Amino acid sequence: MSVGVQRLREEPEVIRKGALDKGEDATLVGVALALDTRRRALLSEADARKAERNAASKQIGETIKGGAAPGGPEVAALRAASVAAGERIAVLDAEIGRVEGELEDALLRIPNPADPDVPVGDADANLTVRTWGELLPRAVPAVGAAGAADEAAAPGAADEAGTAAWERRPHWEVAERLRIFELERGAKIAGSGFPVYRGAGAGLQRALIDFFLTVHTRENGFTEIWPPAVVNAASARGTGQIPDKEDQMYVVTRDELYLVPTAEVPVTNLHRDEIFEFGELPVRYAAYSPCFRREAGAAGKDTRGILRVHQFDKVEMVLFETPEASATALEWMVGRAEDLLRRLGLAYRVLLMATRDMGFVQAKKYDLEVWAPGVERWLEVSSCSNFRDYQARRMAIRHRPAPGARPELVHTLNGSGLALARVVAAILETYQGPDGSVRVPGPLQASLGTDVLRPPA
RNA sequence: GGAGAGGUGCCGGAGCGGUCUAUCGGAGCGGUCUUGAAAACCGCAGGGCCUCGCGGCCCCGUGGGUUCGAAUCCCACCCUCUCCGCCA
Repeated sequence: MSVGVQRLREEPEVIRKGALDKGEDATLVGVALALDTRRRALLSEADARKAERNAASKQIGETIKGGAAPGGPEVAALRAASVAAGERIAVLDAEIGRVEGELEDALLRIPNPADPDVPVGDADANLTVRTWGELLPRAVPAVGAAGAADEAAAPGAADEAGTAAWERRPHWEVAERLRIFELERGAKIAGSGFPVYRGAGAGLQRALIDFFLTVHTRENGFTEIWPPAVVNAASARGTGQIPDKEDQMYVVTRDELYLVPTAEVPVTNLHRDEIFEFGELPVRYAAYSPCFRREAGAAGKDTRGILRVHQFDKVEMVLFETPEASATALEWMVGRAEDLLRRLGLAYRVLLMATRDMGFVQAKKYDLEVWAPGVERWLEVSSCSNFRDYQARRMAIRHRPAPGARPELVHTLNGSGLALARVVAAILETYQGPDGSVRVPGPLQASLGTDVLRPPA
C-alpha cells in the first residue's frame, strides 16, 4: 500500500500536493526521499563488500582444489579477508534493515494522490454527478400516487395506494409490523448490531444476494467467487486493513485470523504475488460475503434499525485491470451498481467524492446513495473506487503488458454491488403501504414467491 | 490431533558444503526454413534491488543458526500429499 519509491523520485511534487489535498502530512515526502537516498548509498557499499566476500570464498575453494593445504598461510590470508568483509556486511545489513523499515513506514503514511478530475476539498466539495428516480416524501398526499417506485415495481400495485393521507414509517417500524427482523433476539444471542432476519426478511436477504450475483455473472461477465469469511494476517495487510484499520476488525486471536470486513480483502488477495500473463486481463470477480465490522467509536450513531450494524451482507465487485483501462473500468463498474438500483426501482444519487472525503488509498471514488423516504435520508449502499497501482504494489500483483515483456503493476478497483442491509431499509421504506404491507420489487418476486409482504393477522 | 513423505525459476524435474555465476525437458519469446502452418534447427529466456552504463547484489517454502563459503548441514515455523483418528 504505497505510492512507491519510483514515483516518489520521479514526481515528488505531485505526491506532495496529493497529500496536502487529502489533508495529510506532506513533509513525509521529503523524509522518504532522504531515507531512499541513504538506503541506496548503503546498498551500494554492502553489495560491493558482498562481491568481495564471494570472490574470496570462491578463491579459497579453487586454492584448496589446486593443492594448497586448507590450513596453510595462503588460505588463511583469504579467509581473513572474507571474515573482514563479513563483519562489515553485518553492520551494513543491519543499518539497511533499519533504514528500509523507516522508509516503508514513511511510505505507508503517504496517501495515494487523487486523480486530477477529483474535486479538492472536504465533504462539502463532493460532486453530485447524477440523480435517478423520484425522491418520495415522507408524507404521502391524499390522492394516492406511488411515484417513482411504479416504474420498476409490480404492476397493479398502485391501486392499493390510498385515498387518505398517511406518513411513511422508518424501516424498523415497517419490519416490526411484518415481523421480519429479530433485532432484540439478535442482541441476546450475539450482541447489539447483529441482526437476525426472520421469515420473509431472511428470504429477502437470500433473494437480493441471488439477484445481484445472477446479474453480475450472467450479464456483466463477472466470475463468481465464494470466499472464506476469515483471512490471515498477510491478507489483512495486503489490502491495508492492518495496520491502519485494525480496530475495525474482529480478530480470532487463538488462530491469528481476521473476520473479513468486506469480500474485497479475500478476493483481492487471491492474486497476491502473482503475474498475469499477457491477455489475461481484465479479471473481474463478483463475490458475496458476510461483512464484520466492529464500528468502534460509532456507538450512538445510526443505532436504530439496520443502518449501521456489526454484521451485514454484501456482494462485492473486484477488478484487476491494465493501467490504461482502469479509468474506464471505474465508470463501467459504477454503472453496474446503478443498474441494480434501477431494476429495484430505488431512487439514488451518484457522488464523486472530494479529496478529503474519499479515503487514503483511493485515487478516485464514487458513492451511491439510495433514498430512504421513511427517514428522509440518503443511505450509502455502494462505494466504487479505483486504487490504480497503490494496492497492487503492496501485494505485488503484476501483469505482462506484452508477451515475454517485463511485468508491471496492475490496477485494482472494487465496488459494492450492492450492500444489503441499507438496500433492504430502502425497499421497506419505498414500497410500504399505509396498511403496513410492502410491495416486492419485480426482480425479487419469483424468489420470494409473492409480490407483496403483508403483516401477520 | 497422530504417523510418514515432500516443498527448487511458468510447469515438470535434477542437484544433498566450493567450476551451481542452479543440470535437463516442456511451455514461452525471437529467428532460419515454408505460400502459411507444423516439424527441425539456431538464439533469447525466471523474479526483485542498485547502477547513466559496464557490471554487481539478493531470492531454491518462511525465519533463525553453523561455516571463509549453504539449495545442500542444524533448529523452529508454515504449507501440500498419503494413511489413521475426529467430523459437519
